[in-house]
Amino acid sequence: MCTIAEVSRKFELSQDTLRYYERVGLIPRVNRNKSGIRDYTEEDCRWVEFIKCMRSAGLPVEVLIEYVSLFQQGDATVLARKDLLIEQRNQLMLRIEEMQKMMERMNDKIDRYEQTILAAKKTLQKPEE
Amino acid sequence: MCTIAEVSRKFELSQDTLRYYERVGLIPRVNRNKSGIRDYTEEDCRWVEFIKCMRSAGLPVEVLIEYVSLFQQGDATVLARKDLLIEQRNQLMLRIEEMQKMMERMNDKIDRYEQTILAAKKTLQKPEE
DNA sequence: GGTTGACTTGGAGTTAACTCCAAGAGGTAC
DNA sequence: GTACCTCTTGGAGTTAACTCCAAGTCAACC
Repeated sequence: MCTIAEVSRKFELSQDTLRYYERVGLIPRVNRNKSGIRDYTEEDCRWVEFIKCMRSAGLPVEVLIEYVSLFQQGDATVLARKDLLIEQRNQLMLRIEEMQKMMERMNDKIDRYEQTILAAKKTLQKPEE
Repeated sequence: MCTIAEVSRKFELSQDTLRYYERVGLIPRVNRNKSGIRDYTEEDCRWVEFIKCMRSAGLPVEVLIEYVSLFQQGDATVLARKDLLIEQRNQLMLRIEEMQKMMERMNDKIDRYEQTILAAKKTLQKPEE
């Protein structure tokens, strides 16, 4: 289907990162052609996309390795996978809430800076006051 | 005002982390008493709280060092500080959006797992079907 | 048939952000 | 006055997550 160079371009992950992900088990092993070169299938690409997304949302590599490993063990692990996702979803939720609080705080600070700057400008315009 | 042990307990940051933050300039230098021991003022504590919050929202240490350094240079840097905050606020916003998308995706996945599990249970209950 | 370029591997190196350690000093408790 | 505890410093070590490197293979073009 496609080479590491193509997958790398498509998902904006370095070839090294892709090889690393495969090495540590973050994505299932990719098949090689007769001369030993990686040949990513559609499914491989879906994994790459999924993992990239999960990683950029901040899920630890270790947890994702666990997820992939469960996945490869088949249907018996459906419950465990669901629980893992729920746990991570909850943590994600907490982090989002924390970040939103921080956003508000930064917005307040920015507003206050804005007013300080405005006040300073006025003083400049009407120095007699 | 208070010792490193107290600040450490209050903000749940290790003493090592507090010393590290001070060492690299993440918080302004804390005064020492006559025997060389850190004596955190109220303002020091506010800095610690602020930095802890910023860090847990994911702002890089490097950026925060820059902010503290600007702060210490006085009023002339108000504009630069505001710009720095705006830039970081925007990045934070992007990260939050990305994480929210990921949350939805995880919720979908969890729902699908739930249905799989439900279906499996039904099959168990009525094996004749 | 030799050179080029993209790929392979295992392993070493890097970066950010802590975290730990050794050696030593000050204050208090017996 | 000595044992103990908490603190100090500078510097080394750790962890996660890549990122880079050297040595080698293979197909393709000239």
